Amino acid sequence: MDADMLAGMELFAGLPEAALRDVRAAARIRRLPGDTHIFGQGEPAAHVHALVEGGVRITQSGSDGGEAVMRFIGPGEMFGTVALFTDRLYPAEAVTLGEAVEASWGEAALHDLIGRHPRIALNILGIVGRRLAEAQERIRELSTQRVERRLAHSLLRLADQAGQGGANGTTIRFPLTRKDVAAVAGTTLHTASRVLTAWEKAGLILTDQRHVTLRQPEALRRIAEEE
Amino acid sequence: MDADMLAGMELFAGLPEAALRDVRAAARIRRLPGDTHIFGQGEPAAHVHALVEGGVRITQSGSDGGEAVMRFIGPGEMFGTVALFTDRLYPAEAVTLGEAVEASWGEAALHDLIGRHPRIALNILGIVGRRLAEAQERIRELSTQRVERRLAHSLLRLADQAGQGGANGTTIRFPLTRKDVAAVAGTTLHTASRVLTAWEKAGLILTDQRHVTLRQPEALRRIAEEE
DNA sequence: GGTCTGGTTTGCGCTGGCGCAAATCCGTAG
DNA sequence: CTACGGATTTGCGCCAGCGCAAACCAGACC
Repeated sequence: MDADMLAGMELFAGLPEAALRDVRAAARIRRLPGDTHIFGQGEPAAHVHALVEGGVRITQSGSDGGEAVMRFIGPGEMFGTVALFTDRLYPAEAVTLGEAVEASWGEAALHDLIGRHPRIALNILGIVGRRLAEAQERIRELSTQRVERRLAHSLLRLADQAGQGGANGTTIRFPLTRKDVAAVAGTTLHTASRVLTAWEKAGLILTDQRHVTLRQPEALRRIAEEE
Repeated sequence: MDADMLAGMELFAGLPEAALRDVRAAARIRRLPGDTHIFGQGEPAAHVHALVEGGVRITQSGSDGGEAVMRFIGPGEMFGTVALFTDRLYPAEAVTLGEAVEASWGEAALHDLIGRHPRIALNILGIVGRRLAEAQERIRELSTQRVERRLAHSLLRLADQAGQGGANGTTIRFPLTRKDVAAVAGTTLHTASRVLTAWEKAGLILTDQRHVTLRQPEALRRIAEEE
């Protein structure tokens, strides 16, 4: 099962079977309870991580209290990788949302793997590039759009990234508090709560035990795109 | 002169002399007048670019009118690179600020170079990683800080990136309109104008022919950091 | 059952900064 | 010199959404 998982990850896409054996051999797999602190902002980076199951929240906080969610990691995604190629300090904090299964590789092992399979470096470059593009899109949204649109966009992005199709719509696969949603859309807990509750009453979404389901994605898309 | 320049760029850092010869041989160097459109958002990416002299503004615009400046490129920096490793479409638009000298490499040439000198891929990864970290910092700022602080931060970042030390302080090496400053700090032309004018009257900064000089960086830093 | 903790909802007042509009300044072209 | 266009400054009114505060709800623990 992890065997398939690893082979399916973008990080190791296009590698021959022999290489995947190397990868599997070097991996450490761990099952983590909810709210586990995987690494903290500013700590020296010694591993690269990938998520097999569950969800992880990546948060950055400033010297003042300000916190923002940089990203939620879903199954199959890597995280904590960039640090190994820059100043070797994690730029943000990673915490599990609910129970999760994580794979990780030591720095030496990773560089060894890259040395033998340069394709991995290109894969990472593709992933990081896409995340940069996404970050820039968020910057534009934060600069020019108002809260409702940003919230709608955030939900759609999450559904797109970690959505589980179901009878009543798409459910986001990991639990999210209102605070989480607020921090990813760049607003306050209170405003996020107001808007989401309104949407819930209107039947656009549904939240059950921290789990958000988009019942009318088209309506949300309309809000997100609307002039 | 370009010879030294290329060797000094982070993109080609750590390469042996022989490799630099390859790089130089494959480069196309162009002198561009001000306001030249180098590439547009959504266009297929065929080259990777680096700036030898002058400044370039990278702007992203949404389907609505919203525009935000993603970055200013100073001498020695590369740009338009990420596209070649993701969907092969430029995610933003690049325009020269004032006259500039640009070097570029075709896609085939770049991949060829990387094949022969894998170190280049790692260099790119470092650069892109750092930009991602910077983008995330901006996201946090936009989410949690108010306009004054963001403006101060933006100026400091620019000075840090493309500052020219002088008698009266640090001057940013390329011309910036109020609109540019507004778009990089995520506010409107009007608000940016008000704040900058106030700072100018207070002697914190000085603008002459679109060129901004920080006369009291410490004061700005205090504004940027202040509780 | 009672209590405690963490999340959520909701009301209310205040304000940062946006939007509109007008005036001004400056560089360039005629 | 004059006219014109782009950039900048500035005044004014308004409102989205933040901040504070209080109430509410649900699950966990005793």
